[in-house]
Amino acid sequence: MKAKNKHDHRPTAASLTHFRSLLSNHMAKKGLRSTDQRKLIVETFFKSANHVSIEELLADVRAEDPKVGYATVYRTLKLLTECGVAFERRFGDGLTRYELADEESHHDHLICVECQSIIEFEEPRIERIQEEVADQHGFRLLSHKHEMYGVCASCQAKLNRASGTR
Amino acid sequence: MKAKNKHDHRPTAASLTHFRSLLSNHMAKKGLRSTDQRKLIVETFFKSANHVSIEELLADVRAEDPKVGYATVYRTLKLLTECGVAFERRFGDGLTRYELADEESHHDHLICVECQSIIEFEEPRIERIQEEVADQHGFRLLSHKHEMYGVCASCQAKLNRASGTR
DNA sequence: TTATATGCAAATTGTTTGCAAGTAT
DNA sequence: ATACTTGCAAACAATTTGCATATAA
Repeated sequence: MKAKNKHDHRPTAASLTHFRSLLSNHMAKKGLRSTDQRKLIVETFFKSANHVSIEELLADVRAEDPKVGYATVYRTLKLLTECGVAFERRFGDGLTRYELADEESHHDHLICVECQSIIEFEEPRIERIQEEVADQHGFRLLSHKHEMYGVCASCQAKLNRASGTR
Repeated sequence: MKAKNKHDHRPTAASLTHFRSLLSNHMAKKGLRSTDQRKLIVETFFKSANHVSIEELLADVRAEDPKVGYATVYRTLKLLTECGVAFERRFGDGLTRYELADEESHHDHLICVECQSIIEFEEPRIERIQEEVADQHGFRLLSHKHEMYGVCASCQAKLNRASGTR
């Protein structure tokens, strides 16, 4: 049986089916059309690593069809965001990154301020407290963003070594 | 006795003293100079509402000295961020906002996606779990950002009313 | 005196938009 | 046929940078 550990981001076939239908629903409702570029961008996004930037995604798309433009990627990602298939994330660098809105894996991020590496974690206890807080304030909670910034183990070691050299 | 409730952001005299010394330390270490503009910008920032944008801050600064330029405000806020006096925050709109790095009030944000209003909350239980998570991954935790997006009570009411009219 | 700071304007970066030509329905 | 889409380039908005001038040390 195929193992799927919690750091594996490849979406299941079932969730892709779900996302595809979310998208085509939304498109039908709005009278939007299914074009080769859109299909290519969406499928490329589904295959992408987590937290793709527009640039990275465009590069992958152009590997398949070199004449796709920036604007189309922006427009398509905005579309995916609107219909709940993708989430926009803005970390420290000035780039917008996108991830699959996989409801199952409500993970959050631990970001190293030295090497910029991103570790994901899940904490059901925090999720529960969040709901509580939202309730207390009368909010209907839609989504959240929880980022912790720090120095990862290997950068701590590196920094210690560097200061020891002095 | 003066009450200071948890939604009052005016910093105490003591914490301002602390921030001023953080800043002058940093400046001494880097050989930076204390100019009228820097002093004015820093003091204006200390008096500002929480989550000021560069624009708002500049407007207040120019009330005092109309010929201060954008670039100086950007440069000074970057300086404050580097020496740990201010935090940069990026919410949904494309603006960077700044807040005093007040360690005591480790508040987080609940943001209404309809009216953009921001409610702050504190949750010691979440803080504790965060430390735990960071430890598990060998991270030395420096700061965090925890934002919850939803619909506030009054916007929910408004939306219900609107859909009732149909 | 001399290295840092300032204000301005120009440059950069990420993202959005207008439009003529192309294409799905 | 008739909208919707695309790619391009131009437009934008936020932020950064280069440079001549001003100023703190």
